[in-house]
Amino acid sequence: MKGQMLLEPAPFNAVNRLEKRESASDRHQRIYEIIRERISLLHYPPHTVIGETELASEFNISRTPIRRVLQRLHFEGLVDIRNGIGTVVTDIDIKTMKEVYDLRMYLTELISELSPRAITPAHIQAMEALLTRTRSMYDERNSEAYGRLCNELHDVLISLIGSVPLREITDNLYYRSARIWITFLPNLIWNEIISEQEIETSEMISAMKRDDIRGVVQVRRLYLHCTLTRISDYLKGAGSFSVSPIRSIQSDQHN
Amino acid sequence: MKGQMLLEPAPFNAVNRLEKRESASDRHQRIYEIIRERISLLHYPPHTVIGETELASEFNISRTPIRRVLQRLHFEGLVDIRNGIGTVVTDIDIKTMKEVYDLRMYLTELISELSPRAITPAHIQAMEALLTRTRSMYDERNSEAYGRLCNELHDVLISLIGSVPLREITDNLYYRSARIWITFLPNLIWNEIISEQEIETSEMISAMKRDDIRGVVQVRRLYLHCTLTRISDYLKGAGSFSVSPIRSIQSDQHN
DNA sequence: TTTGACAGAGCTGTATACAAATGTTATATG
DNA sequence: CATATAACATTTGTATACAGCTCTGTCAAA
Repeated sequence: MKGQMLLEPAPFNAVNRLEKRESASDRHQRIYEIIRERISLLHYPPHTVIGETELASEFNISRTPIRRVLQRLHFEGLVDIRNGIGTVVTDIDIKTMKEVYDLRMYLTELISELSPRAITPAHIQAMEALLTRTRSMYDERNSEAYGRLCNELHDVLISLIGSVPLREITDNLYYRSARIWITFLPNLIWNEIISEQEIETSEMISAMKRDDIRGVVQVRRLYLHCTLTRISDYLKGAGSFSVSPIRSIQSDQHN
Repeated sequence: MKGQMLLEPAPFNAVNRLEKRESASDRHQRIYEIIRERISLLHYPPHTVIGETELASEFNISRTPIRRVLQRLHFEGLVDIRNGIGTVVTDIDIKTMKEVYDLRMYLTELISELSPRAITPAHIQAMEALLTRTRSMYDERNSEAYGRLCNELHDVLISLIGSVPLREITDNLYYRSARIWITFLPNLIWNEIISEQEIETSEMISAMKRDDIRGVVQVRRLYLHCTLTRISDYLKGAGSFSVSPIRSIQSDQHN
């Protein structure tokens, strides 16, 4: 059910005494990925005030290591830290969004030119699992499940990037813009979204099976282009200024 | 209220109260740029242990804001923070260096395609000043002055980049690799370096004067290609594994 | 002489008290 | 009533004491 054969973070319980004590660096990385995922899945939608004390009590640590995580997210453009106010999740203006998408399109093509990694059966297997999950998502709108799907598809793609700096940049730009796409989903037709996702995934699998990484990234580039066009068209039609059309999201906080 | 300005003595102290109090964000940016410049100019060569307490006493602040700066430099790959050891300036292996240079070459070409800024007379003027300084540097080896020259040339170039994320990435990749180039200078012929620098700068000015930003970035790309080739050839000839030959120069110390 | 343990120095990591900044609310005043 | 002002609550920023980690030098034992 899980395609975690490519990654092994195992982020689960905060208090884990079964193994050796978690190093400071590992704990930082774990909490960083947790909060980044919450932002990308709109569990913390734009303009949300996160709050250092709140997170510190949740993870049973002091503010100091939490601040380190939030400052990293700030350097990467995902949150804005304001003295006296709090740490707020950033929104994104239209101009910056287009810049990020244009850049992502060019960098995606670079993947096939800058020492790509070999496509392994594990990659294809992970993609086929994602395809199956995609096909089960018709007719029932579930933005969070779709967001997880996109994140895991992204994980497979960046595992094909051999160049370390290109991989880091691609990862950063993805999380800088991914949540904006999820924000737009309520304004679009659900089955169309899933249909395009299914086509993209299946075409990627076809390219992978003939060991054509250039084809893989071309599919990805086309998908990015369609996404950008879709968002631009909606904004032009609605004449909206803010990029986040939904302000109130059901914040069902479990635990 | 304004009378205090006249009572202030010479600003030899790091704390300067002549204007409004510097905000936390501005001070962070100021110290960040200072330390980044020291790393790029080899004032802190690779493997140098910087030390938080040392910097804290230098800037008359506590370790906390210093740690924020060092962690940012760590996220950007310029230093490595090791518990129990200290904060050490990173070296770079051959593979990563080639990856960074390849990426820089591609991204440089992107500048002319992704909404470049208009070339103004101020740009040309700044470049001509750099050209004059370059011509005055023949026959006298001065790596630090040359490093400053490269940094300021880089400043002019990124000011031509309209896309904000592309500008940030280009800036980061420059500082990730620039100090490595400076490290190699002692092994090369000085006047050849300055000559190439003069040619690059003058050709950029020519392209700027005919408002040809595509020509500007092509010159830059060619320069990067030559630099990478030069470093690769040296490493192949010397058969050296480490990228920092400066260490072996004065390695005849016996303790 | 060699080897192992161990204590010490020095560094970063963490927790915490307090300072500074900001938005809100109550209150005095025209 | 409207408005300016001051007090307050909440948040991030800073300083600092202490804990944990790593290397190194010393000394004793094989």
